[in-house]
Amino acid sequence: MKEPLPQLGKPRPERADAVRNRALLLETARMLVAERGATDVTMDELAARSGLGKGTVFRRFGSRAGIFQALLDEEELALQQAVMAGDPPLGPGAPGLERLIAYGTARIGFLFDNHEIARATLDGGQAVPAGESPLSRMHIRMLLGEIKPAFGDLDVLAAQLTGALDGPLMLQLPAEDLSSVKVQRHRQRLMQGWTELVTRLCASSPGRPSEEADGVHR
Amino acid sequence: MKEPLPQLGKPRPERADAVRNRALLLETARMLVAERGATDVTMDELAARSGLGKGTVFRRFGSRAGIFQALLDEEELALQQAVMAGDPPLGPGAPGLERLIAYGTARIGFLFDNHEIARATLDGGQAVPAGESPLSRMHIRMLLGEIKPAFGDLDVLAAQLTGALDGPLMLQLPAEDLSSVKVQRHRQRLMQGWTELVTRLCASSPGRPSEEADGVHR
DNA sequence: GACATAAACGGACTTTACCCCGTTTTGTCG
DNA sequence: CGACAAAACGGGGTAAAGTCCGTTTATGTC
Repeated sequence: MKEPLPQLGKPRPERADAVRNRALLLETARMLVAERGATDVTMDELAARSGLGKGTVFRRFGSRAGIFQALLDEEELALQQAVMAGDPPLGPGAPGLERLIAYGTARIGFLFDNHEIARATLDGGQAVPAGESPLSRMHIRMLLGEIKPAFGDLDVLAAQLTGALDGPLMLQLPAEDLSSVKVQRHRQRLMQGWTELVTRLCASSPGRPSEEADGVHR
Repeated sequence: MKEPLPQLGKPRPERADAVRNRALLLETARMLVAERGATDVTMDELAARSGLGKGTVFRRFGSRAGIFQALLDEEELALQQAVMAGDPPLGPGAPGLERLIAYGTARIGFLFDNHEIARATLDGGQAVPAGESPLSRMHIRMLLGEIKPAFGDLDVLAAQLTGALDGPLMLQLPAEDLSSVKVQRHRQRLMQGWTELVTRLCASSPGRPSEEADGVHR
């Protein structure tokens, strides 16, 4: 049997050696990143260390940024699965707002943990910017649809919240030592900020639970 | 007299020819961007068309991305001045929230108008990401300090709002034709979304003005 | 199992960002 | 004005990204 029809979704099943080499390249890339840092990984080196030709590297990933994109996608897989089929509050089952908080927190952690690679996906001359999983925006959009906050344009809100998550990490945080205490505290602050942000946005009624400290003035 | 003290703020006054060449290079760069698009501008070409050496180009701007950064900074100058010394609501004088709305709207417009250049400032191997004027975040931070929304960490909120402004343009919008009707509508939607976003965040009390349309269901 | 075909491979080749350093220009001071 | 130091300049050199095309290999068919 088999289906010899090149369905639109799967133009072709990708050859076995291609699959093997892609995996090999990603593994080698990860090793090189670990030992020299993402910015110092060269394509020649990657090809050589993998025992493959340079042409292969570029056919598989298109560009230098493409490799880091693939690396990041691979890392993101676990998060995606936890979101789609894991336990609440990240996975299905919890109320929308809780899931949104959990997702943002997880995404911030993810971008911190993979900061070097994430930054390396940025490339000025890219049609689709990369470094930006549309998945993130789509998931946020989906949760917003469930939460139904009083907001005119949920697509735009999703885009902006995605930017609120990714911007501080992708555009603002310099590539410094991520293990420093100061930066680790920043991570916590971002997570807390996200929680407050979406909580405030999604509360249909006022109900500010506590914290009435700030003066009435003005 | 004169002050032979190399003050910390102004290490050195930059030589006259350097100033002239910087201006010439930026002018040429703008011309090249206009005629081939930012991604197809090469440094050799820029140097040649300016009648200068390649070394000069790199000493002045440090890197390819640096040129686009400088180009963008130049464009941003007018906006900065309008913010710091122009008429309300963008300039001083209007209430904080109004200024915040005006600033976001202006920033979105700016990033749309200069999308190609802004995108070209992104470079994965940059210590400080560029493409991100700290000015933007600082201004937002300042306005938040004035508005005093009930929020734990205004520095973080400023970072996230900056991301909400820049992310959709810098990370999500593909480099397509910006004159298309669809994209122009997107511009409007982002501006409207920003207005709603910050209004909602900064409203100390609920006061949802209208739009109670959406069903109670869940 | 041999054949046909499309896909994948390799590595030399081309292009381009970026560096280096000997030479030239600018600005200052006597 | 002449000399000196500091900065800027030029353009050939280096290395890394990305392309091309002749060769090899996987896969489905008879």
